[in-house]
Amino acid sequence: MVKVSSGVGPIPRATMGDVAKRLGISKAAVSYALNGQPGVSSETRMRVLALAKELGWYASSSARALSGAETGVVGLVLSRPSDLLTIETFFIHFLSGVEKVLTERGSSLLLRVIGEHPEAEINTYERWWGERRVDGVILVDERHQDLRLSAVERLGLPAVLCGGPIKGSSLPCLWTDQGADATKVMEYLVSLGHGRIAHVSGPPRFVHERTRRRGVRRAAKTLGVVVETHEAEYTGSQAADVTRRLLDQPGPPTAIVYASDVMALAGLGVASALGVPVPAQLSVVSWDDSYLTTLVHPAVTALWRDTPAYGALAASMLLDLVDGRNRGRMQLPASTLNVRETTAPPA
Amino acid sequence: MVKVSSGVGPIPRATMGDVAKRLGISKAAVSYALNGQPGVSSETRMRVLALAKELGWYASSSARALSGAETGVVGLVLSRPSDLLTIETFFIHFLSGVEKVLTERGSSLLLRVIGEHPEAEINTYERWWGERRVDGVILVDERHQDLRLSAVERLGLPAVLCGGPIKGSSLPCLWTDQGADATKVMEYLVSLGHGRIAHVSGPPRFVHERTRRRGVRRAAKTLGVVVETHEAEYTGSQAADVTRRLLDQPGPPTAIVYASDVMALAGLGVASALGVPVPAQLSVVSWDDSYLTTLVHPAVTALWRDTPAYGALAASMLLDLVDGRNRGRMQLPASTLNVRETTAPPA
DNA sequence: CTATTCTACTGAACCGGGCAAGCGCAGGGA
DNA sequence: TCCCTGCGCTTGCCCGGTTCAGTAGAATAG
Repeated sequence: MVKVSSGVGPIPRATMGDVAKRLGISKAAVSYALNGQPGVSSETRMRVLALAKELGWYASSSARALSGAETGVVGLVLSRPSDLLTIETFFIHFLSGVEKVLTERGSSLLLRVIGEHPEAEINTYERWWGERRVDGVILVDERHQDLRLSAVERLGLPAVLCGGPIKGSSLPCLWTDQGADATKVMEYLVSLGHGRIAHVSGPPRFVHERTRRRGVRRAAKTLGVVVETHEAEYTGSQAADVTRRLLDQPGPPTAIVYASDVMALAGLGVASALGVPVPAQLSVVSWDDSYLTTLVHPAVTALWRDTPAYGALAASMLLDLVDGRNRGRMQLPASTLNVRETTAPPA
Repeated sequence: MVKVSSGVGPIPRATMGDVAKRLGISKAAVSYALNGQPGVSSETRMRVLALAKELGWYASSSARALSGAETGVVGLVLSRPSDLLTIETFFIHFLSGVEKVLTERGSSLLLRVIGEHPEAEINTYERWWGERRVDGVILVDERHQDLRLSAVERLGLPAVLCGGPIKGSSLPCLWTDQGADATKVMEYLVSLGHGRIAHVSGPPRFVHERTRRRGVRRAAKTLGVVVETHEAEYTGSQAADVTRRLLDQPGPPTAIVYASDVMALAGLGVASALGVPVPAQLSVVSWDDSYLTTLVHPAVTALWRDTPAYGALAASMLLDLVDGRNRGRMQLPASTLNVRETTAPPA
């Protein structure tokens, strides 16, 4: 045990044995007293609790975990290139929701940020589970043909998938109805009078992007309008490139739906640079909402969902699973369309 | 031990005892072999390593930690209201740097996100240390009269402070030279010809905001110009309010320096809404740089520092401290001023 | 040919809790 | 008086590693 070499000596950390010795009773009695179990008189219990408090005793998490209990730690791997990661306000909102529930229920979060290497992520789960470091994990960013699902099932590692629903698996999962969201956006734009609409989506390796794309196509068909989907990474520069191409072509779209707030902002920047007035000549919608959309002028119309609640639900489903209660598949409430200043009838 | 109730049974996790039994040797021999210690023949070592790999053996972190070793976990508490947290791209950049070093050196990060309650943060450290959950912690956001410093010293909890330098303490710390940065910004603005400059700072409970303010005042005096500092929380709306007040007054400033990128963006939004052209009539500088500053049009002139490197250094200093090497006080390289489109000579 | 050293191992204690089994003693019923 | 029950506590083993103190046998030295 290495100690910080500060002037004041560190407090020696008390053990149950110390408490027992000081009171002249056995370790077991102390254990029963501290855990609220029967087997000790209430007088002894009081004395134990008082002394434990005085000594600043905490149960060693390692010792607890070693004797079969849970670790009280939940793992989360963020597997995106770090420059993309910074772009997503989604995660930090999500994390704050996760944290809230974990804190309430006495757990903590082991976080790992890695580049986008699916094997590295699966390796992390293997290690964490092998080392008994976590009780379970939250899987975010469902991918097309996601290898992580079979990996956690093979390991027997309790996990909750943010995505789905998945067939033929008892893994609990929770998801947003992207199809309903797509319909909501498309109906709104069509009601304004738009007929040439572009959809700048994120990369199709993410399942939710595929689902959105399908939803958009289906809604367009139903509504009798034309929609083109263009794929881009979740970066401002890629979104800007796509936007430039869209606006430079003859017969440009009158409305563009972007997969994220950052992409929408980049699109706005391009429109402004090209002298295309928003919303007079171009309407812009963002599929994700955040403080960014109201920070800029004009403020961006966006689909909003309660991301902290999403994280909170994921965490609570995982803790329940660890406790032996599989809550199965849960669908989140549909998003709300926050209409702001970037949408209007076409010129 | 609760198991996920999936169709396939979970892999039983092998222990050193299993390996020993299967090879007909003692646990101790297995331990020596796996840890690269002398005391076993290379032939036995090979057989142990091969079997361990085959069985998918990992050392139980709890058992390791229990027998005196470190836990391999570093703690970090983010203590800001969650709505402010989302605003700061700083943290996620910082975290990615921290993670990089921790991963390289085989540690992981225990993250806790709490509201701004200093006692809650200190409680967390007490618990973590008492429960032997972490080897050390990284303290971010140095506050005025920071109670956390004495708390970690009292506990003997290894810690690194992002801030300082602090007198009369051997706590390792690392900081940016805010004074030099202030001078850099002010000299640049004055060289453009600005004489009425406003500084919209963050809340003074953060030491770095006080240092910046002092630096700005000092530079202004040296350069013979007038600077007013206005305090605001790190939110877009507060920055917007201050900006409106500044621009509405008679003889408004010709340049505004904002404490963060988000605040600068909010300021830009207000200027745009009020019809004040940037940079023709107002120059804008952000004290923090991020992808946001280049996303908008016009792109924002900003002070840039390598935040991931900051996090990486903090993590490596902490791991060194845990290993018994106190690297003392370290100053980070000065920031670079990225001149973009929001600064020009005053009208 | 013995004395010493070294190699390659084994056995057991230990870390700090959890928990099953056992044990002495008091009180109650027959 | 004896038996039974149950309270309140103790003993002791378990979890899965680490580590120290041996020890048998082979190699080397004198």
